[in-house]
Amino acid sequence: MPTIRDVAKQAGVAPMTVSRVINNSGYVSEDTRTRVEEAISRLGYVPNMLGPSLRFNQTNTLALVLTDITNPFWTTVARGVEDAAQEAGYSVILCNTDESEAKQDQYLTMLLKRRIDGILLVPSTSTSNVVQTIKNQGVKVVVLDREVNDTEVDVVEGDSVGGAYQLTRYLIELGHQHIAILSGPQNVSTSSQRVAGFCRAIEEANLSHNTANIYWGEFSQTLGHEMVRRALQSTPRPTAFLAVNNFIANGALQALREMNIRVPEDVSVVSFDDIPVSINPMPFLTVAAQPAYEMGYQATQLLVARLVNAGPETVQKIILPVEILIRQSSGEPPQGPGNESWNTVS
Amino acid sequence: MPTIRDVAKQAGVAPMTVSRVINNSGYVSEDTRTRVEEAISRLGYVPNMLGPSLRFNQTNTLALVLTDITNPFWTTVARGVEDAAQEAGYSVILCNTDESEAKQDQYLTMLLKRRIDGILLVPSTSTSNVVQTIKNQGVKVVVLDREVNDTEVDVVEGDSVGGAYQLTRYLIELGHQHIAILSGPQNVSTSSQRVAGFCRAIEEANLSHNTANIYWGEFSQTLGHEMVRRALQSTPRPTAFLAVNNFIANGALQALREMNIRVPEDVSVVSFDDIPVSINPMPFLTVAAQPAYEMGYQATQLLVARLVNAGPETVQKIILPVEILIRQSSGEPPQGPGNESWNTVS
DNA sequence: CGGCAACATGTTATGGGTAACATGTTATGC
DNA sequence: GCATAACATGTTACCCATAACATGTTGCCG
Repeated sequence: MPTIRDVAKQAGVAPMTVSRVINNSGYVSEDTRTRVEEAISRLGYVPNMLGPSLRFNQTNTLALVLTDITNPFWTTVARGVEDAAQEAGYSVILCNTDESEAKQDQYLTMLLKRRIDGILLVPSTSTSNVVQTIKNQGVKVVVLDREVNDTEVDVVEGDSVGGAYQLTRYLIELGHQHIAILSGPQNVSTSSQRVAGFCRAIEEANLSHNTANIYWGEFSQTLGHEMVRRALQSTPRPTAFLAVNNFIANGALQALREMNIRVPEDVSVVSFDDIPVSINPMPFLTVAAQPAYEMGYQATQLLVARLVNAGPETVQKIILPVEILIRQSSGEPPQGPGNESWNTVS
Repeated sequence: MPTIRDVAKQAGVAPMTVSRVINNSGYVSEDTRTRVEEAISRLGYVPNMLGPSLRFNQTNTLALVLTDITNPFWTTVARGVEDAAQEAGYSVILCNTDESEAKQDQYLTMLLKRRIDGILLVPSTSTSNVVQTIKNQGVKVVVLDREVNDTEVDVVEGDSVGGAYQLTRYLIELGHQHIAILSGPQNVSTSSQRVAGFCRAIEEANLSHNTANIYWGEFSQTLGHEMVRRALQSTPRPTAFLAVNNFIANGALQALREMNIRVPEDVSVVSFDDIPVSINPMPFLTVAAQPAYEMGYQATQLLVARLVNAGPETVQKIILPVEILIRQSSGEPPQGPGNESWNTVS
C-alpha cells in the first residue's frame, strides 16, 4: 500500500507538497500539481486518515448507540442519523444494546478507545451515569429519545407526555372508562413520561385513577402479550389499551387474537410509534407517531454543531411533537354486558 | 486526555510495562500490576486504539455498505452483521447507497481512507468493478445478496432462482395461466436471477412464455405501483403477480387497492422477503422468505475468517435456501368472465 | 533597483501504543 | 556453584500525514 512518501518520490517532490495537492491547501504550481496527480493515480494512492486522526485526535466518526436496530422506529432514526452525519462528513458506527446496561458499557469503552468524536446515545436506563463518564473523556454526547438524571446534556426526544395524554383523551372521548396502559421499564423516561401523560388525562376526566391500570414491563412483544393477559383478569376489565411502543402493541394484538377478542369491537388498542407505509401498506393501529427520521437528523446536526463548537450556547432539550393517527384499532367501547361474549372465551 | 506515558509516570514504570498490564502480555510482577492499575483508574486512562491502528494498519473495523437500512430485509441483515462483528471484536460502519453507484463510490473511497479491515458489500450494480478496486487496496470483501461479474469474490446470497421458481410453480399449481413478474433493475443479479427462475417454471409448465410478462423497474414502492398498472392493461390480463422484493409488493398491493381489485379473490400477489412478525404481527403476503439474519451473520463470519487468514481456501459462493410461506395473498384464479367485475372499475 | 508581497517548495517534529531488542534479576537443575 | 531458563522491566524505532516553520524564487510597486 503506497504512502504519501511513495507518491512524493514518484513525483520528485516532498511529501508536504503531495499533501498540499491532496488537500488543496497552500501554494502548488500547476506543473507540480499535475505531476503529483499523475503519481497518485499511477500508484493508486489513497490517503491514510489514521495519521492525522492520531495527530489531531479527530476521527470524524460518530457512534449511534441504540437498543435494537430491528425496531422500525430505530431504523428510521438511524437513517436520519446516517444522512445528517454523511452530509457533515462523519461516519457512523452502529451499536445495539438490547436495553442491556452491560452491553451498553461494553460498547462505550470500545468507542472511547476508538476516539470517536461524538455519541448519539439512547441510554438503556435513565438512572446511570454513562453520560458523565463519556463527557469526562472529552467526547460529546447527544441523548436521543430518553432523558437521563443528573447530567446537563443535550436531548432530542418525542413528546411522550403530550402523546400519551392525547391518546388517552381520545380514548376517553370515545367513551372508554377503563383504560390500561402497557408500559416499559419504570426507569426509562419514555415509559414513565407516557404513564404520566396517561395519568393526567385520566385524572382530568375524573375517572377512577387506579394504579392497577398501569402495567410496567419491557419494550417487547412478549411483555405486551403478557401484560394484556394480566390486565384482562382485573376488574373492572379494561376496554382499551394504550401500548407504550410498537412491540408492546404487537404483543397485545397477538394476545387478543389468541383469545378471540375483536379489535376494535371488543377492545380498542392504541400505541406509540408508527410503522412506515413502505413496510406496512395497510396500517391498522391508531398511534402517536413520533418523527423518527427528524429525531435522528436533528440530534446529529446538534452533535455536529457541538463538535465544531458552534450551535446554541445553552444545553438543549428538543421535544418534537407527535402526530395522532386515528385508524381501525380503536373505537367506542362495547355497550352493555351483551357484547362481552368473549368473556367466556379466554 | 491522559496517555500511556502519563500512566507510566504515575506508576513509576515505563510505558511498555503499562502496555503489558493492559494487554495481559509478557511478565509483570503482581506489585507493579497493582500500581499500574491504580494509576490507570486514578487518571481515568482509556487506551487510544489509533496508535496501534496506524502502526499495524489494522483498525478492527468493518463496513456494511447496503442500499437502504430502512428496508426491514436489510435491517435484519444489518443486525446479523453487527452481532457477528461484535462477537469477533469488530465495529461496523453503516453506509446507505440508495442503489446509487455515485453514493457507493463516495462511501467506498471514504472507507478506504479509514483503512477499514473489510467490507460487506451489497453492490448497487452487478456490472461495475468496485470489488476489484477494493481488493487492490488490500481490503477484504464479501459480497452480500447480489453477484458481481468478472471478479473472484466471496458471495453470500439467498436462492433467488430457486425461490422464484418455487413461487411461480406454486401459482401455476393453483391454476394461474397468466402470471407477471414485477422485477427490479436488469443489471442487479437478484432481479435477473428471479426472472430466470420465473421463466424456468413458466417454460416447464408449457405456458405461453411471453416477455411481455416481465416488468423491469426498481426496488421501490413507486415502481411496484406503476408496473402493476401497466401490467393490468396488457392482454391477456395477468391473474397473478410475483413481486421481486417487499417494496415492489407493497406498491403493487397499494395500486390494486386503489383500483378496488381484491387480493386474492381477483388477483394473487406473491413476493420475495418477509417482514418479521415483531413488525407485522398479521402477515398477509405469500412470500419466499430469505434468511436475512443468517445472511448477514454468515457473511460477516466469513469476512472475519478471511481477515485472520483462516476459513476455506477457495472462493465461496454460499447460497442460502429460501422458505416459501403461504398466506392470504394468493389463491386460485377467478373462474370465468363473471368474476371479473373489476374490469370496469379500473 | 530595493524591498516586500505573493508564490513555491522543503524540513522537522508530533501524536500513542507496542514489536523487537536489550538488560538485569531471580530461580532451577545438575 | 555455575549455566540456563524464567521472570521483570526498560529503550528505541516505527506507522502516516501535516502544522509550523524555514528557505528560496518571482513579480510588482514606488
